[in-house]
Amino acid sequence: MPKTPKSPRWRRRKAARPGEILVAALEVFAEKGFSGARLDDVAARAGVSKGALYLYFETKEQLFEAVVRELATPDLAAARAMTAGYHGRFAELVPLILALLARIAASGPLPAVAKMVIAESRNFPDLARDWCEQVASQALDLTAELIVGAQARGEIKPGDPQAYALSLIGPMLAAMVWREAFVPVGGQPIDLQRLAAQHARTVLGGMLAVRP
Amino acid sequence: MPKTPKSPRWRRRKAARPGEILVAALEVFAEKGFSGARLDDVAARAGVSKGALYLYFETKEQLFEAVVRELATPDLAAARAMTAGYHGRFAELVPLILALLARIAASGPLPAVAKMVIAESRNFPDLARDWCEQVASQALDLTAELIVGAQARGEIKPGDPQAYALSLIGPMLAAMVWREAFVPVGGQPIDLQRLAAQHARTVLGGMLAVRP
Amino acid sequence: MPKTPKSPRWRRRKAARPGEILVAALEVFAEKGFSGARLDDVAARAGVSKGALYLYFETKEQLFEAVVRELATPDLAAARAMTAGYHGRFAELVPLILALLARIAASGPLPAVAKMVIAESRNFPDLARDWCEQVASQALDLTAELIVGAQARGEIKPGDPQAYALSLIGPMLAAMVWREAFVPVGGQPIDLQRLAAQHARTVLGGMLAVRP
Amino acid sequence: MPKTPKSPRWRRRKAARPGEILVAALEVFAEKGFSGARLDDVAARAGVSKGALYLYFETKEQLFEAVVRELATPDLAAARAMTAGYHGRFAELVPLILALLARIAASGPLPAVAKMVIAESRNFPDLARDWCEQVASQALDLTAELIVGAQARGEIKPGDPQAYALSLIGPMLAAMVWREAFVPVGGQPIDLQRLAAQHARTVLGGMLAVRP
DNA sequence: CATGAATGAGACTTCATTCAT
DNA sequence: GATGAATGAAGTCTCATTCAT
Repeated sequence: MPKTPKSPRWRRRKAARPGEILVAALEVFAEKGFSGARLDDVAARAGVSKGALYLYFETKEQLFEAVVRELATPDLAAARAMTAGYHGRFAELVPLILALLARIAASGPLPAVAKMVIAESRNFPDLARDWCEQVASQALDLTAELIVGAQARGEIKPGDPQAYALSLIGPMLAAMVWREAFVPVGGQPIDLQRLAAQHARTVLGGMLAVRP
Repeated sequence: MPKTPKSPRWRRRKAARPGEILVAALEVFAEKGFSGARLDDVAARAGVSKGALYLYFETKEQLFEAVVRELATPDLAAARAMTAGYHGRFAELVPLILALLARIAASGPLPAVAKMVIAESRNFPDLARDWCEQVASQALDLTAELIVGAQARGEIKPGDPQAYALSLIGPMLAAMVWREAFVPVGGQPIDLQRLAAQHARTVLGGMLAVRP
Repeated sequence: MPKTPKSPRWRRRKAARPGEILVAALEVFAEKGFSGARLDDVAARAGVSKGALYLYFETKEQLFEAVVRELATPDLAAARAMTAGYHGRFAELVPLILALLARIAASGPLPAVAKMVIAESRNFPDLARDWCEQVASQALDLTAELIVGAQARGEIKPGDPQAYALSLIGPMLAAMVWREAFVPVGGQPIDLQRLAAQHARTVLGGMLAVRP
Repeated sequence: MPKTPKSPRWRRRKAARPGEILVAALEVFAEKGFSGARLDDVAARAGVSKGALYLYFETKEQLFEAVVRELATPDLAAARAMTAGYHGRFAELVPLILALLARIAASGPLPAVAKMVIAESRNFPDLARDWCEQVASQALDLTAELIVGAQARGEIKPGDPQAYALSLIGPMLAAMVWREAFVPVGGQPIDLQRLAAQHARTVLGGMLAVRP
């Protein structure tokens, strides 16, 4: 009896493997933390054998670092793209930014990655530093730059741009954490889009130099 | 078969021990996470033997839960005391609240505990639920109640009190996380008191019904 | 306020302590085996502190040995007393002996001690040897001597006295084990006295030289 | 972090491993008892690493139970086979049965398993119950049934079949225990075949309805 | 004498990593 | 490449033993 040739969908997608492993690893790391995660679980969720993990990643640590480094950057690029080409008024940009943050918080892997980075910042200081510099600080600086520009144009009041930036995005971050940590255990869900809209009005009311 | 004892091995300090162990455990858990923490380290930092931990806590899990449950509540009581007896105007209370948050964020164990609870929320759902209900939700509700009262007195604009509460304290929480996770690895320090002051002005500017 | 003098029943019965400990230890060792027994349990059941055990016994091993050596010998003395002064016919003695065995099996500590000695014979070879020589072999030899005497008087058939002795008491021992190990977990109880009576008839039927 | 491996660490023998482990475990458990046995020893005697035990058995308890459940049943099957197809006279069957018991006692793992079950009956009540029902009670009932049949044919005297069964096999069991526990520490060896032969004569003499 | 908090060696168990197949 | 049986270091937890009180 001749072997039935495998159907096309079974063709080994070698190139796809590392990505599938990363996704599986993100889920497990996000759920259990770095030390609590078992590579058995990662392998099972990725649909590969335990040994196969070592074909793509040298150690558990490197797998963790790869998860963090490769699964969170796209989001930031979107934000940068949005603001880079923007030349309208700050008051009109802010709601867009907060709505984007709300979408990111609600959908992408970034909240889970952020949680992991924060939780393991003492165990992976290099990773935390990189993430801080390449994600967190960039996001903050991006916002601060917008504020500096708006201040230069007289749109918003004087004040520390970094602090303004935190006033802007802090509530969204807090809501993101709430969603990540507490909603799964019964915490009251937060409507991120409504929060984004109201917070945009609130914070703009305090920042704008002139009553609109 | 213990070896030849060389010095007085212990002084009886039964009453003091559990607290010392909890403090040591907080440090280790906050640094390593639950799974990454080694009871050896906890014991060493508490100045007791490994076995002694088990005189006071039945398992590592229970020790972790005790750390969370016993080392974070006092802070909330202070906040409640501040607001309970307050009858002045909302605009004057907000800077006080944010300054209190800044102090809590800078000194007490609460930021570390919060980080742990969030990081382990999937591994300790009961703990996360309790902490959410007894600390996080209470803090949010306390703020929301103040806002409802102020709205009733016409001091601040209509709007969802929960969302207003997040607008108020979200930036402080974000800064708390920043301080906990990123400053130790080289992130730019944030002056919490300055942030509190500026954010109070900013957010009040957007919330108050009448320009002061 | 003067101390109320303790009532007489609280007077320390120093002399009684070791015995109480032995009884408690027998219960715990019989239930859990040597390694499985915890000295905490022994102390609790004896109503003394853990440290007090070490005032009377140097180690767990020695406590175990003391339990075996001190709680099983009296029974044998009774058997010896019964047979030593006996000058009647063997056929009349056998039912008495078996009934005595049945009583011992049903009441005294001997079955529990025997179980322990057998179970730990590899861990306590000296103890097993002593018990074998001073209890088991003596009981067997005592019986064998009676048989030799009876054979000399022509009461019973020729044959190996040791084997006859086992034919006599083996079923009682088996029933003793059954009672000790299986009845507590739902095994069908055995009426030892009935067994003793029937077995006496059976075995005498096969041993007696002349039909009675 | 395993060190530099020096030689082929294993040959794939998945199918054979569990059996080898069970045999090794029987030896160690029989020698030390359940609590006293160290899995290190089991692993060493089986020629595997400690961790490998957990590929086949989840806990020490389950390993112990597997030892008991898998290493003693074959013997009973042999006894049943012998008696099932037998249609001769009871007097001729008894010596065969006792000789079989003697062989089992002298060779197979049953005496060791029995000792373990009895010793740990309080710690493993479920195991003791199962073994009692599936081995001990079956053996006793098997014998009792033969006796009932023989009584129906008038071959042996009236009397409780259970008690007769104990009269038959009790001495062999006692000798089995003796052999297991006391011979290794210097107890006088018992010739099981001689005992079986003489006991067969003795007990038949007391049971048979008619003098042969 | 008596207590019981404390110790620490050692047990069971887990799991990252390796490597014959 | 891919697998998964095997390893063994390391962790949690236990408990016989000690000794300040």
